[in-house]
Amino acid sequence: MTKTSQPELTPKSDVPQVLRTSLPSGPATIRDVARESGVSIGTVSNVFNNSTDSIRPETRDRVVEAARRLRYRPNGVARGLVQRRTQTLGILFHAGSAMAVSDPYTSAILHGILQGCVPKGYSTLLYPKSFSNGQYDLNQLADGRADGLLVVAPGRDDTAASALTALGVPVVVVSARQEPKDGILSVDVDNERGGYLATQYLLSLGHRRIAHLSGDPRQRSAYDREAGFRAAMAAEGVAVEEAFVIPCGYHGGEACEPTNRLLRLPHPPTAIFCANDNLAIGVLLAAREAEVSVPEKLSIIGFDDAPAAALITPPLTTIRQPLSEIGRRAAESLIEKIELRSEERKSASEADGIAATLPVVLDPTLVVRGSTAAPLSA
Amino acid sequence: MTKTSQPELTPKSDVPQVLRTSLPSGPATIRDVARESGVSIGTVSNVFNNSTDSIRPETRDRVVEAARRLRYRPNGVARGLVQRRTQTLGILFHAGSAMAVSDPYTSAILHGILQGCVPKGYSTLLYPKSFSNGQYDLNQLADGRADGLLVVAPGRDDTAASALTALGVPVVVVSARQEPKDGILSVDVDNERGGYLATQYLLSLGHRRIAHLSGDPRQRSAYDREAGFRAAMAAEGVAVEEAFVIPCGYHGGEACEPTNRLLRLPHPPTAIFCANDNLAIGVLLAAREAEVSVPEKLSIIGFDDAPAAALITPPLTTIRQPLSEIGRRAAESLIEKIELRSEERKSASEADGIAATLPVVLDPTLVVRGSTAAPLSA
DNA sequence: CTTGACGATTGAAACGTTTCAAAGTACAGT
DNA sequence: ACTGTACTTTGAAACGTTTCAATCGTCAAG
Repeated sequence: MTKTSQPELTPKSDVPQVLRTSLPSGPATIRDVARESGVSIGTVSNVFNNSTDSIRPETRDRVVEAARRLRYRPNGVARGLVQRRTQTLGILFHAGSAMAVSDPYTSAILHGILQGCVPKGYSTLLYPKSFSNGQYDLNQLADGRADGLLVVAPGRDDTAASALTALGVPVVVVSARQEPKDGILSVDVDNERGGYLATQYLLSLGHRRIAHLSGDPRQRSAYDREAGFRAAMAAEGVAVEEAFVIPCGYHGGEACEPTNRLLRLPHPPTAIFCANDNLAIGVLLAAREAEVSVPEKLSIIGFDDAPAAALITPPLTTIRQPLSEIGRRAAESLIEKIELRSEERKSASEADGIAATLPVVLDPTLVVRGSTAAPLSA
Repeated sequence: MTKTSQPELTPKSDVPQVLRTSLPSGPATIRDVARESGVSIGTVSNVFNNSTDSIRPETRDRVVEAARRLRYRPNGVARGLVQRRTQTLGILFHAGSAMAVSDPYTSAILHGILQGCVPKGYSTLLYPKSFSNGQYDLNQLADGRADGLLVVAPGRDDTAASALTALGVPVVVVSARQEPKDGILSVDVDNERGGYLATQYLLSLGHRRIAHLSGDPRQRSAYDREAGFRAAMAAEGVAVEEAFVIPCGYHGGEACEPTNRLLRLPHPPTAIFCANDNLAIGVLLAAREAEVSVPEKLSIIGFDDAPAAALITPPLTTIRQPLSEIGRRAAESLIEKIELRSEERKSASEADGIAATLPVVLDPTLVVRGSTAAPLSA
């Protein structure tokens, strides 16, 4: 480090040029652009990001031009490392053989999530629970490649959301209500109200012998929908025939056997409220098979308003969930949470107490189509 | 830089300890684990990755234990930076209002992609083309956060795949055939053969007045399916009535008006081959509206075998595309390409000539259901 | 006692950015 | 000529890993 008193006409030339022999080794880096345009690395960085910093127009042009020549594109990974932010949301979802992204339910939520992410400039990283064993690797989920996680439709015993939260990763649960005390934000439809609406509608048509095929007992939604069913029955003073309440799941195949059983009963139900559209379609198919006409002899109502519901004959009366709104709201909430937290980090406020968090609960709506009618006997 | 000749008994203590005051600032790093377990950073790294390096069992235990205590999880972003690999595939796909991830077509492909990625330990980054303007930002796509890109169903004028390739990013095109000379690998169904199969089947039923609603002219698949249609007609020596070949698109709504037009013709077609199931369903609905019975007075055949095809009444005869296999094969090919390239990098072989690349073309299959029958007149 | 060899560990140099205090520069005001 | 101010630019320190040449012990062989 000897200071030369002579004016440095070629100030760069005494810097050891060994650093980089400009081999075409991989994409150009910010360093290449800096050298090419004769400015410092920091300036190049400012040109690309810091619209607040003032840069001489001529300098800016020179840098931009050099970047263009070198086909420079900023490396997002490096940026992510220094900023400790990747502008990415992780999505943890079921991907077994039955429930996958190709499932209309999951994909509608995903669509909503995307709608929430894209406008805010966030990308989306998919974490399908392993196809084979349904497992996930917490370390991978929380490895810093996503700024936060959306946990889609976790079962009641699924610990992912709380484990992630404990690790300090922002989390929002999508499509499964959390208790306020858990301190985990969730966005879901009001399942109980949905069950209530469906049942109330059947009652209003005059049905009294109403069956319920309930959903996957591992999901809280199944309980809530059943609770809505029971509440509506009770409100109308109609006793629930326990043999009519059959635990199933959310897959269409699970509806067949119970339907046959119900239809063969001496006093079969005149209507069936199914915990989702898959089941309802299963019932429809089974009824068709058994030559029980729908809706004349049997009314069927589903839940979800899946695309197929409108297409099948007769078109299915159902409870619509605003799935893509659920996804969108969840994504927006998570982004808000992430950005709020990174604000907090700059200031030193350390009050991250696990405050009670109210779940966001969206309204379901009744969609009347052709699979429901007044009972014959009425 | 003065050399001390005294033996350094406490070599660590003269290093400025200002570096890190072990504030609980964020997640533990590899450095914390190293300090906690009294080994060097390199050793910790070896414990977690380098199963080939030899580590004393006792040391390993100590490190693992410290990591557990500190809740250490390796930072994937930092790892990605140094390895220049993220084990992630990017997926570029349409996300307009009509074609979205909730579209059964897109989501089936996505499902296949996931099936290809998960077993190889790859994650998946979603790049929906902007909801508003269908645009994408090349710089973002190629910012190093994905090791390669899957371009789903690009239009014929879509330059993303070639632009990305020019940038040195491994690319595989999914569901749109590329010419061998472009040097871009693609995986798609044999659309021409599909069109041929559909038409041949209608011909075999005795139909002669066959219409074709063709797909989105921006997609090559639309041309190929139409070519198959024409080839089958020609093979049977049946002249194509040009008024029966109507350019539409891939959305169901586009089928309604053309169908009505066709049905009002003095000599209407007895069968319609639709470029996809959306159109076929549109035709079905329009025919139902016009009280033209299917399949008695009009046979309809679709393309895709979307989930709704089997559900609608009458169930749709269609050409099945192995969508999830397409996705899976594409993902596997891309991963292979990526890993092959990073092998090459270690050795110095620089022979990355743009060799002609044969597209992978999968077989479609005819699925006969209820929407087709022999024509009445026959 | 010396040498080699081998297994285990270390230390420092990347990886490509952002960030920010500090230094430069130019120019108007005195 | 001197000072203050506003605008630009710089330089170096992170960010949290992996990688790999070099070092350190230890022990068997000579």
